[in-house]
Amino acid sequence: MTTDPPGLAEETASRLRNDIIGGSLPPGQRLSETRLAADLGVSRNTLREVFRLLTREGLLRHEPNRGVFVAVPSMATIVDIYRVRRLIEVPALAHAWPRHEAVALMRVAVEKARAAREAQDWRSVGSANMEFHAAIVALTDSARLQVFFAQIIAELRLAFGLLDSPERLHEPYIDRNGQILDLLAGGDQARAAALMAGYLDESERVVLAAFARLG
Amino acid sequence: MTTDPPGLAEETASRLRNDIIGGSLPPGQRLSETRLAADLGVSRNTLREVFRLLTREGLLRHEPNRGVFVAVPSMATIVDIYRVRRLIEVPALAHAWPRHEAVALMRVAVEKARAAREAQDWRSVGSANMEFHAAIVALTDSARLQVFFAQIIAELRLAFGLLDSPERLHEPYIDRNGQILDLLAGGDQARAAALMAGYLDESERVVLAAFARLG
DNA sequence: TGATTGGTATTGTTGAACAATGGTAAAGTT
DNA sequence: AACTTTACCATTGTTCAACAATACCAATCA
Repeated sequence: MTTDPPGLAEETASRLRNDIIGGSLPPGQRLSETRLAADLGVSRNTLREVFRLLTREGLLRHEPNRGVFVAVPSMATIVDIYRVRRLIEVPALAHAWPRHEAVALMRVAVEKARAAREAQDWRSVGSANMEFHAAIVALTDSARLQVFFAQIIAELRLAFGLLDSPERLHEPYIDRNGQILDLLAGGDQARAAALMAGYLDESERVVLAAFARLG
Repeated sequence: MTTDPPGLAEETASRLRNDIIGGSLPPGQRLSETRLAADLGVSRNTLREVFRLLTREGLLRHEPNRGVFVAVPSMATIVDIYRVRRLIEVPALAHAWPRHEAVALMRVAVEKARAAREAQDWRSVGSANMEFHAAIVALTDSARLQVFFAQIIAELRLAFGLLDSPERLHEPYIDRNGQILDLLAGGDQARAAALMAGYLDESERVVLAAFARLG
């Protein structure tokens, strides 16, 4: 089962997604169909298909007859995202099988994050942290949940892009991820889940505070 | 916050979605771009945007260079869907505020289901039951979760379309929905959640058994 | 100053075109 | 007869050009 040929639309969507999450296209930015199509080297029709994709993922906002804009996360967005994360991630850990193959993915993510910390590469630390949480959702063995969660993660990273001081945002959680991993691998799912719940509460507080400081 | 003018693509997507869920387009059916575009009275380009929409929702399957087909639910699909439902609906009830406005929606859904039972209209009973579960998810106050769950529901209804004997599929749950509603409204979230968990387990068993009988 | 009007750029949608791909049936081969 | 090859044909993937409808903006007028 080799991966299908991506198709120009999907490929372009990936490219644009990275531009958005990477911050090269700031939230609120208007995306002109003709100009962006030219820049990306695709036709307007194809770009419109891409727009539908990313709009549904929550990365773009579409205003009829006015155009598409890079979504601007609000505090309501943050609150909603963390609500979803709590609802999904905590039970995922609580009911996890400690020898599930996704545990290996969690371990890889933790190690990536620690290596990136050595290099003071906070953006990569953020990526690795997100990978860790995606691995937690993989514990559920639900394809649909994993796809949904990937979207949530993309939206959250978009929000993080608005904030500065990425160190304060990511560094404190690297070792906590390690603790959660150790607890789960050791068979103590309950405590792993509890730790995650506290983790999410604190992270939400920090992010909301940073948002409030932006006005 | 009034609803945006739907746009031809969204409108067409709705129409096609109903055709799929309503069974007029059977699972596995191939959808020719040119012919369907003519039937629906839209251009091929617009129809392709619709296809992207519904593919992402899980109602269509896209095979590169071969076309799009109405998705054929498998037992794996059913298992995954019920996994998601358990993970979302049970905690939604467990943590619900008994005077949440969505409780009224739950009540409306139960009454609709009972009225449809009077009329022996089992398709409508199914719709009302799904409305009930959507209302439960609304208890979470999470916009993202509600959108996600709507997709899950659509996929499940597609699967139900494959099965006959809609009475056995829906009738037993009408009054249980009523009990869950009463428990929640009475402030006993824990027992409401427990009842829902059993409900989902049994429903999954019934659906899987019906599927197995199809081969 | 504030409202009206008109021009202009952009989106929404269509239709046509062509290359690339996949399926099919006819032709040829063993 | 059964199998492979080939040639054809319908369909998808993608682009381009066109036009109506809409929204933005600036100039005009009360």
